[in-house]
Amino acid sequence: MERDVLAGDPVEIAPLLLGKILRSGAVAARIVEVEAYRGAGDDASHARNGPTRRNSSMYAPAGALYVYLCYGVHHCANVVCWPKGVPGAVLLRAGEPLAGMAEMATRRRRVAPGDMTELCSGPGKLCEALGIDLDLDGADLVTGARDVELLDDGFVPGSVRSGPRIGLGDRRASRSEPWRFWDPTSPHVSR
DNA sequence: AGTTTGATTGGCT
DNA sequence: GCCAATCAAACTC
Repeated sequence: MERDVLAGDPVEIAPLLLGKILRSGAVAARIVEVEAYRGAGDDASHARNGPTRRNSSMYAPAGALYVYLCYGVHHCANVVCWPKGVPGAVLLRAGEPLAGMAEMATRRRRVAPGDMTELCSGPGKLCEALGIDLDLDGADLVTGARDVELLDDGFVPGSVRSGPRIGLGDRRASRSEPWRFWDPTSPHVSR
């Protein structure tokens, strides 16, 4: 993917990422569900209070990968947006397995063999299946220099739906903003 | 310095 | 439906 396509408002970029391919090593998935986090003005964003050790890669140029540890247990992957210095990102919530399914199943060892919809149907699952962890935080998805990249094969989802983001605390003022986007025809969307 | 919360998942009641 | 796992940040003394 080209960098300038990603260097804008995460709310506008997020639906454009549906149908794109995230590849890590020999494993790849087509993105079917995302959420936009706008940065400083978004009270649900990790960058709402400025830079911290965890969120520093959100301040990298568009196209960087932002990986963080969620609940101290799972990893979540984001595509950084906006130009360098302006925080904002799109959370990759779910994908359809395209390549390396055997490797995915090995990493997602609790999943029954042949159960394709359990491999990548959630942000933590997607990272586990693709082998994405904190080592890849800050990797450039445009150049793919660290063997993770975003690819565009021209596929466009037949339909896109939007709604409130998932898992936000009750006190977040932005909890009802419709910044989650998904392909309603995909069986790989998170529940 | 100690406590609570959170962009989740899987297992158990 | 409820709960534990487990760590960084934000809160509250």
